[in-house]
This record gives sequence, C-alpha cells and structure tokens, in this order.
Amino acid sequence: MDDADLQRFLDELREGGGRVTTARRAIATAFLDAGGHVTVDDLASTVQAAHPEIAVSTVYRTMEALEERGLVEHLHLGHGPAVYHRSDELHHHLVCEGCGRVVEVPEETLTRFASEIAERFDFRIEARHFALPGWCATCLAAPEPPPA
Amino acid sequence: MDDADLQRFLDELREGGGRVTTARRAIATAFLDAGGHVTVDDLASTVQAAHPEIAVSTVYRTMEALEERGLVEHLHLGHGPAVYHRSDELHHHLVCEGCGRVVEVPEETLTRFASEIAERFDFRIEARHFALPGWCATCLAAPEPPPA
DNA sequence: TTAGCTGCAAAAGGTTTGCAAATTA
DNA sequence: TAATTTGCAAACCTTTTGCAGCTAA
Repeated sequence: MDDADLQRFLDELREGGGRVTTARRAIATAFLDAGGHVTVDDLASTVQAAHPEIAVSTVYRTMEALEERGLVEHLHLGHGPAVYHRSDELHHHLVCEGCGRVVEVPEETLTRFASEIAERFDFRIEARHFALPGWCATCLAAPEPPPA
Repeated sequence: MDDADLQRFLDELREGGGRVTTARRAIATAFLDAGGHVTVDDLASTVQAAHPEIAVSTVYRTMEALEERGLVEHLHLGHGPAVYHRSDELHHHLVCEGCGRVVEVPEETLTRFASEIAERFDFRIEARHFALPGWCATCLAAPEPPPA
C-alpha cells in the first residue's frame, strides 16, 4: 500500500472538519490494502482481526465519509452487497451473471453509446454506479448457458 | 386487459405440471391489468383488496413460477424492490437517479454497443436484468444536478 | 470544551424459507 | 390419492438509525 494514499485519505477527512480516529485509520488502511472491489463486510473482517471492537456500522459510516469527500465510490455489481473502490479509477464494470466475474472496461468504451442515448433520449447515462450485467465467454460456453 | 393473455398464463402454468389456484389467477390478473413495471408489493396490495388472505410470499412464488415459464421477467431499476414486466416486451430501461423516472429504449439501441463489448472483451452484455442508471434532462437542469 | 465519532442494539426493507394444512389435478 | 400450493411466521441479508458514552481537535 502507498503510505501517501493513506495520508491523503486522512488529511481530506480532517480538512472537512472530520476526525481521524483509530477506527478510521484502520478502515482506510484495510481499504487501500485490499485494492478494489471490497464490501463493507470484507473491510470489517479485516479490521476486526486487529480491532475486534470496531463495529460494522462504523465501517459503513467511515466509507460514507470517504465517499462524501470524493475519495471512494461504491457500486452495485448485481445482487448482494455494494463494493467500494477508489474514485480515481474511472472504469465501468461488466459482471458475469453466471460466475460473478468482474471485467473492468475503460470509461471511453461507453462514450459513443452514451452520446447516442443522450441524443435520442435526452438522458445522460452514468453507468458507473451499477455494473453492466451479462455473460462471460466461459459461462457462455459452459454446460448451463444463459437463458434466451 | 386481454383475456387471452390471462388464459395463456394459466395454461402455461398447467402445462409444466403447475396448478392454477385462486391466488395465481388473482395475481396473474392483477399483473396483466397493471401493465408493466409492478413490484411484488404493488401486486400484493391489488390482490389483497379482494383476497386479504393472499400472502406476499405467495406473490413472490407465483411470479417466480411465471418467470420460470418465460412469461414474465423481473428487473432491478436501482435500489428498492425489483419490478416485473411481461417478457415479450424486449426493451431496456434507463432510470434517472434523480427522480426515478424510467425511460424505455428499444432493444436494438444497444446492438452496436453490445457487439463492440463482445468483440473487445469477449463478454455478452445482457442489460435487461438491470436498468441503466443516469440522469434525465429535467434533473440535469434542476437546482441540484448530479455529481461530477 | 465540544462537535464529531463509536459501539451496541434495534429496526428497516426486500426477499426467502420451513412447515403443517389446504387444494388441485 | 398424491403432488403442489398456500398462509403464516420466522429467518435472512444488507444497510440504516438512535442514543449514551467517548475522544480528537
């Protein structure tokens, strides 16, 4: 993990009048160590190994605080819990409905599609908050392929 | 509502060894009357007006049975409960994260984008199960526009 | 000192499940 | 009759909330 990142997270927390506590330091560290697509539950387990007293609700509230400051973002991969990732990673996500595998696709992959939608439907697609579902090649070839 | 549709729903239920009960008839009727994008809760309320004893769990199980037979499909519009629609309406959905408005877009709107994704990422997008989030023109112009 | 956090426990939503009793075919 | 459904209640899972006590600034 990059210590500078942790520093930045904590600094930004303080800047908005927030406080840096043991829990927040531990959660931010766990998050940065994990490197993408972590659930609150993942973070809670990691953090609780060293600090069993840190509550899940604190993890929720800490991630919320980081999100308000624009440091992290959550997204929904499908059913199940939301995952968090650093907000400086601007990619979209494809999720296989068969195996759950996540494929990251660069932002600009959607550019043309998004402007088509904007033009025809007067609607600005902002597809980072929910993953695009579908089927990966492996699952398409598998014994139990997707419906239709 | 089209009586032929109800008939078809009930027939298909019977064909697979399923049974047609008072509850299922009432639920199917309520669904067809509603005409798209109904939650289980919507259906339960409608149905319970005449049959207070019909349980929500029965509505879940009935819609599941209809879905297994390919008559209906559920999709997730965002947070909140899933909605059901007839599976012969093959469109995609845009949902405004500001006001919740749902815009239906024809299947083929995604064709080019989907083949681009297929080619570049070996992944078949199947975006009917989750709506595409974004912002409608009204909310974009509103006092509190979307982040970023 | 005092606004801002924390832990805990409880609650809120949406959905699923177990089971005995009722019903359909 | 035998297999399927039902109603009810309880459980589940993720997330949110209330609140008294604690703590960073």
